[in-house]
Amino acid sequence: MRKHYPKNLKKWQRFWEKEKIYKFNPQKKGKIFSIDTPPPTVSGKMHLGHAFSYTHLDIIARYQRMKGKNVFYPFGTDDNGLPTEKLVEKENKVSIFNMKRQDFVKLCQKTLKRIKPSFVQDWKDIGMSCDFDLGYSTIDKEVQKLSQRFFIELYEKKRIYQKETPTLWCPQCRTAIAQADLENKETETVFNDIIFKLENGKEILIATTRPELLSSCVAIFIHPSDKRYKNLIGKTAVVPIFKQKVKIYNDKGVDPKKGTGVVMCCTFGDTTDIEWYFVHHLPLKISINQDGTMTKIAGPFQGLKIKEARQRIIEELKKQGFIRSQKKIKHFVNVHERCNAEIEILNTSQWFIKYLDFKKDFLKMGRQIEWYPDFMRKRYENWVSGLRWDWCISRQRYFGIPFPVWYCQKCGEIRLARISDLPVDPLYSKPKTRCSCGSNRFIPETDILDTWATSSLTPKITIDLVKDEKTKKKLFPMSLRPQAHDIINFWLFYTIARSKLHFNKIPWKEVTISGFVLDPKGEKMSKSKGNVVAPQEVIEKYGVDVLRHWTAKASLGEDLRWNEEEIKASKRTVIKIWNAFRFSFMHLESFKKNNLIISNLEDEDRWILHLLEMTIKDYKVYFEKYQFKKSRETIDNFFWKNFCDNYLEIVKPRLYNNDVLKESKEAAKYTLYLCLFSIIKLYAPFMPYITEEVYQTFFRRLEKEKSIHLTLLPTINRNLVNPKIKEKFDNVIGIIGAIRKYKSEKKVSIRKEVNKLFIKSKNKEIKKYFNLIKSVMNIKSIKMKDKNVSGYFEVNSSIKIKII
RNA sequence: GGACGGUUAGCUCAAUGGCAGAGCAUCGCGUUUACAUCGCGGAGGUUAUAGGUUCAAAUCCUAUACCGUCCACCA
Repeated sequence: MRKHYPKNLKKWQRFWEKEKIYKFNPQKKGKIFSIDTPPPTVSGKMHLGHAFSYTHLDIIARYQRMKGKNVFYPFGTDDNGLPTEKLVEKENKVSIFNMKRQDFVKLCQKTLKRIKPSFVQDWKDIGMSCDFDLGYSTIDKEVQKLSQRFFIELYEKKRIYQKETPTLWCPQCRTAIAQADLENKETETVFNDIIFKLENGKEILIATTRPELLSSCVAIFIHPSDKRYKNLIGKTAVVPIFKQKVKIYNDKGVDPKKGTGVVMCCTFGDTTDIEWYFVHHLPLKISINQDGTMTKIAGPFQGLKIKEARQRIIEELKKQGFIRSQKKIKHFVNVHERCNAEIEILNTSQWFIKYLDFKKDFLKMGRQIEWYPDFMRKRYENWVSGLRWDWCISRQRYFGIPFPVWYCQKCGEIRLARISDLPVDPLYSKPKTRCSCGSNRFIPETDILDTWATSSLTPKITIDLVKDEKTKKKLFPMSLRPQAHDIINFWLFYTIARSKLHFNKIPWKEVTISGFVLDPKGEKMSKSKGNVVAPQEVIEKYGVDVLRHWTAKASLGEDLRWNEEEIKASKRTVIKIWNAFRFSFMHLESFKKNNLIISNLEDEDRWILHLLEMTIKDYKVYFEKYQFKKSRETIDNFFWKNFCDNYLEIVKPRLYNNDVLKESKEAAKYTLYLCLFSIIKLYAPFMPYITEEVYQTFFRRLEKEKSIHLTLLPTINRNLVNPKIKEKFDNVIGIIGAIRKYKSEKKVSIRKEVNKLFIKSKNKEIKKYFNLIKSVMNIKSIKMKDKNVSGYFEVNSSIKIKII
């Protein structure tokens, strides 16, 4: 038998794939457990955060499978839209703005083809037990078809509209974005007090961080009850440099304490400007282009980038004496989460999904779903309550799912593709019939769909991979949506929103949210900080099972700090498993599985089997609430403390000694087998590789399933639950512990023979275990004592011992 | 400014009103026929602070402080 811990465990991955161990079989009996697996965005490599949250998910999936559920567990990748484009630009060192659309799209496809296989392999390597045959990519033809069909459906339901309106805009990526794509960034900037002159020559001061927007200034606002400026309402002021005349209005939206209490309104600096623009029917003056340069109305500053223009305009203001004072401040600005560029609000024509009127329904649906942990629901509610924009789904980019839309060149009417023609790319195809105006010339829509507009359909995408209609119905709503907390506002919310819009049903019954992996100081891991730990290296150094066992140190919703000492502890557990099984099976070589004869069991067998039953019970109770951290603790504790440290030590004399009755020896072996098989099963969701190795090496000849991962978790055997034995036997464990302590304090070896042991206790039942204690602790004679003798060790309140 | 989570041993975390525990680290001991990647043992606590409820509070209530996350503010 191999002595050393087996190294080549990766072979089991091939075994599972070849034998289709994780294949979803619609015909299989048992309740279906369907999982809306997150499709990772294809990037260079899987990072540790992925390994962490996907392992959590996989632990749950494996538990459900071993409980006998028919697990529907697909695996897809998200590979279109802005994130993919950014990756392709970086990988190939190109810019989308210097390339032809066609060439860029081809490059995207080529790059994906190159990097995707090894990217997906990372997921297989962490032991994901998905049915990889239920695979998809969000750019697949079938998915395009579905996404476009759903677009048309919503359009026909009047849930989609196109509108020219102030839109969140990323000048770096040169596209519209959605509210969810925003992030906050603290930046240092200069607050400028700028002098505006009134027509009567008087001056007012306006504080602004964005003087480059002066040419867009269309009005000035003050608070109606601000006494300082009361007489200014209705007057006209002149904008410095650009000299346009603007009216002074009052509005309660002004905060008199901020800046000078006088605000300029530009189209558009922020969301308040949009509000004022509509409420006060202000003119539109656009000074920023879609590429982040200044427009014609910026006059001499035309063509400059925003920040350059700001600098130059400040200089000019100073020169002309319009700046009273300046101070540096730190404030938060909205940036695009994909590129960190400060966003603008531009008036553009975009496609929107109308859903703000459904806020209450979204909240209601959130309450119909079970959240693990429950408090994550609050984050969702917080986000839904704060929604202010309809969902902008159009992106002015190249690589993604096209809108199935054309416009009539003559009358401008919108023409949608026919469902039967999907998927279409309007750039390369045309409507088959004329427009109602008679024209047959059409202009294609060139925008692409927001990537979330497709990934929010994963429940439908994955269920459609199954062909059998009866099964499909059983799969929806899905059982579980697992994900990390960073995309509650994105993927989770959008999926609920789409489910409301299309099906008016919750998409899943339960949601589990994992946290993040942090560096040892508790900070986020990032390349720029240089504190990134690569999961591939961890796996290389310690093994997958170790990484997986470690990730279960965190509960759902909790962050976990990277700690190599803890990884080493998990490594020890894996090695301990191997050694414990190797040792045990030395004594089980000729073991045959007959019926267990309970009357043959010794008390130590009954004791460990009782503890085993309790372990199985607790393990399952915790898992049912997705508290796999506690399930892990439960099995770890049973395995190390009860089984290895105590039971194996206690049972050794019986296994080695040939004088022992045959029945007793058989009972010991049976107990061993029962414990071992249970232990390996309880560990299997956490450590799929080593448990498979152990199963194939030791159990396969006696068990019928071809993989440990096809076995069922042990069920409670009531005949083995025996609290009375536990009570009695805890005294034995206590006495053994006291003798160990004695030997440790006397600085002698545990094996060293003890001459005499006196036990003082009213409980005479302990006598029954004298022989056991003798053989385990190497003691010559044990006697009960009634008289008080000095120098006793107290084992517990009822037992004292003295060793001579 | 709003919402949420947290603060317990050196570190990471348990303990759902009833004797504050575990793993790691530390220290001491031990060649014990599965495992030195091991075993046994010791030390280590005013449970963030201040009040309150209770026979009893880490746990419930109130307030404060600090840490973290999300959102809002962006003149």
